[in-house]
Amino acid sequence: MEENKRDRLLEAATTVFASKGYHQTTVRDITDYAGVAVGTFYLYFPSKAACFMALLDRLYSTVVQSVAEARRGREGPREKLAASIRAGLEAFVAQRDLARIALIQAAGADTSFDRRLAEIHSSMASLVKEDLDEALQAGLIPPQDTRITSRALVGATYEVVHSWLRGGDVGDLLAAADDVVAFSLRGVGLTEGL
Amino acid sequence: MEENKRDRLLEAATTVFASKGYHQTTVRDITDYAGVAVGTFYLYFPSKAACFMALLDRLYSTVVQSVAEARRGREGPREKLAASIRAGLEAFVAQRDLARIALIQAAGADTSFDRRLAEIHSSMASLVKEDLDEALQAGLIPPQDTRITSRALVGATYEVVHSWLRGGDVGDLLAAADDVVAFSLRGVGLTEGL
Amino acid sequence: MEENKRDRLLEAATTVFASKGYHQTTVRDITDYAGVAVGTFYLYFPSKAACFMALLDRLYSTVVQSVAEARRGREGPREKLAASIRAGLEAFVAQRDLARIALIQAAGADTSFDRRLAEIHSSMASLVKEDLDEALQAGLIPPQDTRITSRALVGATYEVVHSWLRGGDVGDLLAAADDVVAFSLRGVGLTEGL
Amino acid sequence: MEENKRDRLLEAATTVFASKGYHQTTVRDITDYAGVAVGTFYLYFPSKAACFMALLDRLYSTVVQSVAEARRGREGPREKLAASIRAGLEAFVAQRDLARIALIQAAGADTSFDRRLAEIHSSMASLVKEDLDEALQAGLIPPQDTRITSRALVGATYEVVHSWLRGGDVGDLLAAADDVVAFSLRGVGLTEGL
DNA sequence: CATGAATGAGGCTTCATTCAT
DNA sequence: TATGAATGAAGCCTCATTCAT
Repeated sequence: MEENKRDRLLEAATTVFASKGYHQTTVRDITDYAGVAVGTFYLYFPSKAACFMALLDRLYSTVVQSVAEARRGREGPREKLAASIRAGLEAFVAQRDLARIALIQAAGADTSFDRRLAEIHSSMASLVKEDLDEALQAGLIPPQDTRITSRALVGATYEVVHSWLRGGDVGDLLAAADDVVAFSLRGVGLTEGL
Repeated sequence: MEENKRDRLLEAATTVFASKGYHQTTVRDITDYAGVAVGTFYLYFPSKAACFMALLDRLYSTVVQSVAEARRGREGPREKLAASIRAGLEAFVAQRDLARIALIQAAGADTSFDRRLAEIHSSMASLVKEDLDEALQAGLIPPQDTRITSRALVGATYEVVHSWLRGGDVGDLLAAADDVVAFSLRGVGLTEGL
Repeated sequence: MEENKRDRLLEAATTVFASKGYHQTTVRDITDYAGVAVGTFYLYFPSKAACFMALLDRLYSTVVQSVAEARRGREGPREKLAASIRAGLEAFVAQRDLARIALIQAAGADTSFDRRLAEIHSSMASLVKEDLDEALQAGLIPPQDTRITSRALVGATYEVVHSWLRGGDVGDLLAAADDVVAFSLRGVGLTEGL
Repeated sequence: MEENKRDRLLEAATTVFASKGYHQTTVRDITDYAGVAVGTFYLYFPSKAACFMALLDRLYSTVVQSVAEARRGREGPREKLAASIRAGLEAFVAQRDLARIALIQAAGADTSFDRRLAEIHSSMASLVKEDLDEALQAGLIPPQDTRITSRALVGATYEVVHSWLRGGDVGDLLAAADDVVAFSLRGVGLTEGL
C-alpha cells in the first residue's frame, strides 16, 4: 500500500493539475491530496515547476515506449504509421489525466513547459517523418514536404485527442482511431487498400 | 493620431502577452507598454482576464471573417475547404502575435480561456464539418465520421501553425500552405485532381 | 503630520530593528508599526535587506556629516581628532536606535551588511589616519604604524558606545567623552597639554 | 582517530558558521560537513543556538585561559596589561575561525548571543579595569574613569582584530601587537619607558 | 477620463526539530 | 547511539484591483 512516496506525490499532482491547471493548483493542494505535509513535497521535488515537468516527461516516455513497442514487428511505413497512431491514442486513453496536463494545462502555464512541449511535439513529428521519408523514397507516397506533412499528421491526431479530453464530439477515442488513421494515411497519400 | 485608447491597450496587451505569456505578464507591464497609468486599464477592461479574452475573440473574429470572405464565390467542398485553410493560414501570418496568444499562451493559463478556446476550435471544426457532410452526401468522399475527420483536419492545420510560431521546421507558413491543403484534402478523401 | 511615507517606514524600521534585531523582525512588524499595508513596504524598498541597508547608510552619513562639520575651523591634528571623536559620540547619542542597529544588530545578520559595515569602519579609520599621518610628519607623535593605531582609536570609541548602548557602566556617553578623547589622544602620543 | 563526536560537530560548526554566518548556516550544513546525520546533531546539542553558544564559550575560555597564563609571573600593571593584550591577540590568531564567529557573526544574529557577547566583553574589560585601578592607586596613571578607559582599551584591541579578520590593512596581527600595546598603554597613561 | 499610491490576500519555499526504526 | 524522512510553522514577496484626487 505504502508504495513509493514520490510516486504518491506524482499521482496526487497528476490528479490535481489535471483538474485545476498549473497555476490554479497550489503545492498545498497536492500535499493535501497525497496526505503528506507540505515540506515533504520539497523532499522529492525542488519546486512545483519541476514536479509538473516530471509529469510531462512521464507521459512522454509512456507514449514513446508504447509507440516503439507497437511498431516492433510491423513492416512498411503504412503498417508502422497506423500502429504508431493507434498506440499513441491508446496511451492517451490509458492516462487521461496526464494527457489533460500535457495537451491542455501545460501550454500557456510557463515558458519552460512550452519549450519542453515543443521538444516533445518535434520528436513525435520526427518519428513520423522518418516513415514518410522512407515511403517517399520507395515511391509509395506522392512528392511532399515531409517536414510539413509529418507535423500535420501529428496535429491531426493531437486535435482529436484534445477534443476527446474536452468531452466534445469524440465519445470513444479508440473507436475514433480508425477514422484518424484513415485520415492520416490518406493525408500523406498512402491510399491503396483503404 | 490618438486612436482609441482601448485599442492601444489591446495592442500593448497583444505584444506583451505574446512574448511573456498570460501569467508572466502583469497589468503593469501592459500599461507601461501602452504608456498609460495602471488605473486606466480598468477603465476599459473589468479585469486582466477579460482583456485576454478580448484578444482571443479578436483573433477568432478575424480568422472567421477571412475564412468566410475567402469562401465567397467558391464552388464545391473542395474549393471551399482549400480556400478556408489558405485563408486561415493567411490570417495567422497576418497576426502572428495574436496567433501566439491563442495557440500557445491561452491553453493552460486559465480554465475560462480553455473553454473559450474549445468553443473556437469547435466552431472551426463545425465549419469544416458542414463541407464534409455536403461532400459526403454528394458521394465525393468515402464514408467517415465527419465529426472526427473535421477535427483532424483542423488539428493538422493548427499544428503546422504551431510549429511555425515556434520557429521550427516550418520556415514560411504560406509556402507550406500547399502541403497542408494537399494533406487535408487527401485526408478527407478528396483526391481527384491532385 | 503626513510626512513622507518612505520616511515613516524608515522610522518604523529603525525602531523595530533596533529592538528585535534584523532576523527577528518581519516586514509585517515594520508595516504594522508604520500603520500601512505590507505591500506598501515594497513600494519604497525592493527588499527587507535593502531597507536595513538604507538605515545603515543613513546613520553613516549623519555621523560623517557631523564629524566633518565639527572639524571645520579646527586647527591641527589634536584639535581635529578631539572634535571628531566628540562629534561622533554626539551623533550616536542623537540617534540611539540607529546606533544600536549599526553597532549591534548589523554585524552577524547578513554577509552583505557586514561588508558595508566594514567599509564604514574603514572609512572612519581612514579619516583618522590622515590626521595621524599629518601629525607624524610634523613630528607631533612618536613613530607608529598609523594603519594600526587609527583602527585602535576608532575601536576605542566604538567600544565605549557599544557599552553605553547596552546600558552597561557607561551611563552618560557625553560625560564619558572626555575620557575617551584623553585615552585616544594619549594613545597616539599626543600628550602635551593634557 | 574517532575522537569525540561532539567535538567533530563543534569543529564542523566552527568552520561553517565562520564562513557563512549563523543564519545562513543550516544544521544540515554542519552535519554534512561533519559527516553525520542530522538527527545526530540533536544528540549532542539541544538546538542550533546552543551549539553556537558553545562555540562562543569555547573561544572565551581559551582567551581567558591564555591571558591568565600570560599574566602569571608578570609584575605590575604595565607588564600585566602588555602581556594580556599580547596573549589575547595570540589567542585570536590561533583560532581565526572562532574569532570570526565571536567578533563578526555573533553580533546581530540573536539577542541571546548578544547578551553573552556583552558579558564576555564586560569580563574582559573588568580584568583590565583591575589593573588600571591598581595603577591608579599606585599613582602610575593619571586620574581617569577606569570603567571608560578599560572599555576603550579592550575596544582598541578588538577593532584591530576585526580589521585583521576582514583582511584589511592589518596584515600580520602579531606584528601589529607592538603598536596595539603601545597605543593602549599610552592611552591609559602608562607612558614611561616607551 | 486619468492617475498611481495603497491594499492585503495568498503562494512558494525553507529549515529547525522530531521520532520511528 | 545513529539515522534521515517527515513535519508544519513562518516569512518574503507579488500583483490584481481599488479609489481618492
